[in-house]
Amino acid sequence: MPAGHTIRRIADRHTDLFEGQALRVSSPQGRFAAGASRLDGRVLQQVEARGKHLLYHFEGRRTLHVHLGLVGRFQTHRLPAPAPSPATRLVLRTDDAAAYLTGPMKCDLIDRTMVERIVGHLGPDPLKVSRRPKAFDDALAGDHRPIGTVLLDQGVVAGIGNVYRSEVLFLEGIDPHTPASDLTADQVSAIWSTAREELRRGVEDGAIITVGPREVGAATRRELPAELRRYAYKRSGMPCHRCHTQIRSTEMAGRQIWWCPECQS
DNA sequence: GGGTGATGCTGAG
DNA sequence: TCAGCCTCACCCC
Repeated sequence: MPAGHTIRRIADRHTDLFEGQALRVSSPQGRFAAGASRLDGRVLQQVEARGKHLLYHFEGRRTLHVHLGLVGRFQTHRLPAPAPSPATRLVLRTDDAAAYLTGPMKCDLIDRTMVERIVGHLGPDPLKVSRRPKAFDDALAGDHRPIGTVLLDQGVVAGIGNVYRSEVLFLEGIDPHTPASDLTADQVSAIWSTAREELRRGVEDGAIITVGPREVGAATRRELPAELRRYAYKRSGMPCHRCHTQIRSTEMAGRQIWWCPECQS
């Protein structure tokens, strides 16, 4: 679920439904009961997506920090909504809408210092910053780790997940084993702009569809069946959409990565 | 219907 | 280093 595009979609939806309103906040599960009672009745001033983090800034300098982790999920409903399950960590509610949060890795009330610490540990977010920051170029130039590892480091670039790292490197024809510091200026620039473009498209589609539809004989991205939506991710042993070489996979940064040894060499 | 791994990451040990 | 979050999609029976 949660690469940067998912987080941005949630932030946009919650901005529409909740921003500027006093919210009823509760925790049916109980694990966020103390935090919920401190937010209950306060006006939500701003919802912010930063990489894979959600920040809900309430009046009184109180911020709710949510990170979905692997299994976390936000369900948002116009009222009437079904009752939240007893496992629901957090409920945000107005007279018109409700959002239910289950299974998050993080759901905490934090202060300004903590907000700055979280944001300070994140690299630039391609969905937030249009021009490629110098910090990104510098980080890659000084990093000898494989680019496949570096792209998952949220301190280098925020919001890219395991699907996007495989797909962006495929689209740019870059072998994931290449040390980041060996990339040319053009390759660094292309990685940023492709990551930004694909993340933006992910926000639009609500799904990660990187394959150009005409390349595989479809008219629109939405028409593509699941197995044709990506070039490399989870396609181990299957033929590359472009050159028919078998897609390979290996572990990198503790997780599987997929690439085409012919197109990315 | 049951088992399992994953679009992540933290914090206990 | 690894359990944990406790959901969902996919596979196998």
